[in-house]
Amino acid sequence: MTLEQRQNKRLTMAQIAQEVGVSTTTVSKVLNQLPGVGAQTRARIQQIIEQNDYVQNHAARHLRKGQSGLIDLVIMRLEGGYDLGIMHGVQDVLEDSGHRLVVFATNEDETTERLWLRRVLDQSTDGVLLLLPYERIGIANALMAQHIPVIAIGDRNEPTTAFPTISSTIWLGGYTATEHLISLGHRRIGIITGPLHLTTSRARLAGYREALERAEIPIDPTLIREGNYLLGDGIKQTYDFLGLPEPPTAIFAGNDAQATGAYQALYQRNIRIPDAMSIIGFDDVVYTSQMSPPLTTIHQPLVEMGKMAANMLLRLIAGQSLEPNHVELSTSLVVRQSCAAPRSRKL
Amino acid sequence: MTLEQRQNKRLTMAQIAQEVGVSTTTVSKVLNQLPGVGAQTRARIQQIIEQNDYVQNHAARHLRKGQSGLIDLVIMRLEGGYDLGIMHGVQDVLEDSGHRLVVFATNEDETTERLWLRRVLDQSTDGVLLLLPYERIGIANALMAQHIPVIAIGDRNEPTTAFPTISSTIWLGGYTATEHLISLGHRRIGIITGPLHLTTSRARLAGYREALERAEIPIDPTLIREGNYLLGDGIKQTYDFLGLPEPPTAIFAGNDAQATGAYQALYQRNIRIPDAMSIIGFDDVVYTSQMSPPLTTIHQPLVEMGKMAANMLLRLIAGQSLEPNHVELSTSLVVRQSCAAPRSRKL
DNA sequence: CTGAAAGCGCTTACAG
DNA sequence: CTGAAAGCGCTTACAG
Repeated sequence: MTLEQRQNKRLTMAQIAQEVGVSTTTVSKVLNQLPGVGAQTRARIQQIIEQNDYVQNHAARHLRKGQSGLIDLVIMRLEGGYDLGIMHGVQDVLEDSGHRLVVFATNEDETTERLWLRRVLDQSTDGVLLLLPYERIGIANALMAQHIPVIAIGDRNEPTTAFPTISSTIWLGGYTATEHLISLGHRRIGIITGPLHLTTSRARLAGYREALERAEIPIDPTLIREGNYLLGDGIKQTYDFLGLPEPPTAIFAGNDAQATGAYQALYQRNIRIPDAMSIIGFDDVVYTSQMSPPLTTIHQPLVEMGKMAANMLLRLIAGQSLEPNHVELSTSLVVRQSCAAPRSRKL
Repeated sequence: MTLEQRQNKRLTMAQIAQEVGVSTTTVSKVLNQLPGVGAQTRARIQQIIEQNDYVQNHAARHLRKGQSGLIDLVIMRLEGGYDLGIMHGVQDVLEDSGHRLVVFATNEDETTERLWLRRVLDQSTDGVLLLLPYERIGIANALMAQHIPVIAIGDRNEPTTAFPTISSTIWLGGYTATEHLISLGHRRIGIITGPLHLTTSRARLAGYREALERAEIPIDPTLIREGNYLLGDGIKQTYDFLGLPEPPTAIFAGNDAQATGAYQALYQRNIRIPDAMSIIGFDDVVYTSQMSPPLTTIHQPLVEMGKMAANMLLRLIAGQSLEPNHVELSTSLVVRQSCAAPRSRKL
């Protein structure tokens, strides 16, 4: 029976070895580009391998080597904004490292989350990237108890957390956004926050408050509204602002999705941006530069954060030490065309 | 040395067995809920397992069983529209089946694609879902040559293709969209197609043509523009339409991202939707109902497609036969508020 | 330069 | 009900 006749099964290294007339040791060396094989032998083996489309068995290889070649990314929900930027960064470095990326969305369901946890513990991963709000990050402990390398992305944790984190200067971003509007002459600035049980939302709000206080602008609670970081709440809260006796002249939208919602509400009411209303976003998601008008926003280095997180994880996996353990990348203001001086101030 | 002292390493089944004083056979039976273990023994083993947070070694288990527990999803580019709907569907069924989802984006780079192919062949997957345009689907053959189950999503292939496909009635969707605009009284209807080297783009265009022909409306080549399915081209081509001596009164945007672009261009020019211009999209991506005005579009059952694809793949993996091999789900018109009769027609 | 052999951590007939 | 043993397909000291 020739090899061709067994096409219904994947070949094993032993079969290749037999076909060539060498040992599996030698075949293995060729496969792994190890020295210690004669040029002729190597060539012959290589030829047979290609002829038969032989590929190694991953499970066996990794049983021996004790790694899976897999990195898990856990995320709340795939949305196509913030998350996508991070994922692109991660994919980028994993492409080189040879790891494959397993993606799992918890959908904010704790049962699903526990299910995943069991599966990962039991199916083994080389390491995991946690793209979860600080509040859900307890699973990091479960992971660490099993000695699985883990890195959290997004939230700044207390310096005492045992696992490394990647975050960006959210508070400063909130401050800068608000400060920018103030510098344009706005005094009534609305903010649509994210869910206030998230520290990242509260950080933005705190930055907003600080900027107003420094400018000695009194804080008006009616100008502070909570959103869910989705487009729909951007629309809704903007309508609410417009219904106020004295509406704001500018809105800090909390994130870009909510800014997009604000755009749509204003469009519906025929209120021009930035002439009649200034809008500033947060995140600097891919499409912001293509909005019309292009959105002024706070840039979070999402791709960089993804890359850095992946690189740190890889280092952890390789058994190298990490320092510093908590990295915070900087946010920055990207001025485009959605903010201007308030109308009353214009000459 | 107690088990606790070895915390730096993951426990093996043998260690558990020794601790309890039974054989690994018995431990394995307990772990896999197999019969043939006394209630007391079972309880004792269970207890020790939990006490030590023991988890099985995935690689070893799957080396024995010959499966990886992994499903690969290959995609051109993570964008957050079409792709996300499919992924949600896939995730949904994999959650139950116990498989994990590996995501890989080729980024339209053939080198990257080949790299992935090598990696998958060599790292083994239980099956792969191809979310690629028909043109790139050649890798399905490479996969099948290695007896890896594969399902293609999106494009309808020739009935002769050896691998199963899931698609939706694109042509009909294009026809329906155009027909809807015609029925509202439009005669100058612009279309922004996707890249015309993709069969799915051409199918929409063909549907568009057919609808016009049936209505005996001459086809004006200046009203047919090629886009790249991204927001930016929606903006650009809409501007081009507006620059025409006789602009269209309605635009079939090819997909929802391009429709969003059209919205933005029209906003910039202060042209109201649907009063001064009707827009119809394609896909019915999550956010379309929240656009303002809510977008009339052609619904593709993305989540369903993802679910069905995953289910078919699972059946293939289980060695069951599949019939029919080519499934085509239906698209449908979702009327919202972005289309109206053309102005000149209004009373 | 080459190979025999042990072993990674499981599962599964098979025997008792 | 319980266990000894073979074997999944690799890699890696070690010996020749």
